Amino acid sequence: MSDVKPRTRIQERNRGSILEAALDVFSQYGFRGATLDMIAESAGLSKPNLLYYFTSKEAIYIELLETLLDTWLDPLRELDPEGKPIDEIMGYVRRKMDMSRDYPRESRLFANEILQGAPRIQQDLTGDLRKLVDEKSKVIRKWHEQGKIADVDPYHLIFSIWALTQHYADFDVQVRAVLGDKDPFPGASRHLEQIFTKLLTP
Amino acid sequence: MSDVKPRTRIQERNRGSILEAALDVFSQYGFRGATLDMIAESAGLSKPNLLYYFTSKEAIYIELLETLLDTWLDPLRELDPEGKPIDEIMGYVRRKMDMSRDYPRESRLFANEILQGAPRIQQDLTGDLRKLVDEKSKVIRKWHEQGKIADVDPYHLIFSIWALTQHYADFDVQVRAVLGDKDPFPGASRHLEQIFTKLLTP
DNA sequence: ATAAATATTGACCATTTGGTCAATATTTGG
DNA sequence: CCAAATATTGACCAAATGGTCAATATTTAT
Repeated sequence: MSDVKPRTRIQERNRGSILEAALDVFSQYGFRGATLDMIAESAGLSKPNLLYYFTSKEAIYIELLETLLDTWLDPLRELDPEGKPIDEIMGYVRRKMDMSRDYPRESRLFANEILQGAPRIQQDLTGDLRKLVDEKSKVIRKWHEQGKIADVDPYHLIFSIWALTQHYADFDVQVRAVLGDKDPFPGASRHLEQIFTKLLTP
Repeated sequence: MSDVKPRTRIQERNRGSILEAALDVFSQYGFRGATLDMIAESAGLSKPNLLYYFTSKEAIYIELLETLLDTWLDPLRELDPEGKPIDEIMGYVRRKMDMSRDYPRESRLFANEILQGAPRIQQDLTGDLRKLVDEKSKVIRKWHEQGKIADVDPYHLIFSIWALTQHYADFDVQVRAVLGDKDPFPGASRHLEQIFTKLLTP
């Protein structure tokens, strides 16, 4: 079963630059709009060389998505049923906001895939993602029943955390066009803090 | 100056089907990912015939974007400085939510353009859009100074309205994957009502 | 040092794509 | 009804694109 060949140093490095370059390109143009030439150019490798490390354009994209989806859900996984309810939810908001600030390309890649109808991750959405959200929603509902937080629809609460945090990554150019180029994130964080504190306080 | 040739009935109809088809295709795949063949197929016209009505792929896209941006901002334009502050803002939220429900493709087209760095509408963003947002932000700020609404950053308030409403159009497949196929909009509307009421009430 | 394993590439291919154009068909106004 | 205006299309083109492959270069382990 374990026929996983160990990677050489060169493989490690080159697969790394390819995925890095692919993230740049795919997150901007989506799967169909991206080309192998763009990725090769950005990675500093020849096109045939790309295809020495990955079997196809789609293989690169899939690999990116798979690793992404997992790390993307981590902040929600950390939400601790035993913690203090409002702190836990605010912590989740903060972690998601940090991801938008620090990994905007990943956010955009994901947004692109969803916009296109999620043809390559639909089953992850109805599988892992849904399961996790169901589970955490139960926790949130229980917190409300215990009177620890206000009466909020847990699903839409989670959606609104996604929407508000990812907006600052996905619509970055728009936000900056409006605010003139000063960093939007400090203000954004304060605003989300305010929204969710008011929303959740019973 | 007025060399605008009146359109024949056939032109009216065919330009219409082309723009309709293009909206379908561009909103899903973005500018680069869409092809004239897809649009032609969806419009029920031959490719050369498309190019009889529009000079290029880009011309179709531009025309879509231009008309879109205008109608997209209408709900904000309607925000009346003389109205009752909370009602006015809640009315804006509702109008935006209706647009997400009734015109999801338009929302996705816009999202796609922004994700790609807004190469074709950057100047509209720093121009008309920014001007409008600046103006309405002043109104909102004044409302706060008059003690009519809570202390909220007007810019981030507007961003959060965009983020929360458009999320239900742009991330529709994700929302439905989580909720199982029941209509998300009634719950979403109630949730936004709750969020913004709590946020704005002084 | 050398042979085997790994990495790289130029040249090439079939398909897709945006766009052109001359020829043909259809509609319209008098 | 008929000529002028409008609409439609098949055939075509050059460039872009995803991918292949045999030949060559480089690295690695002994």
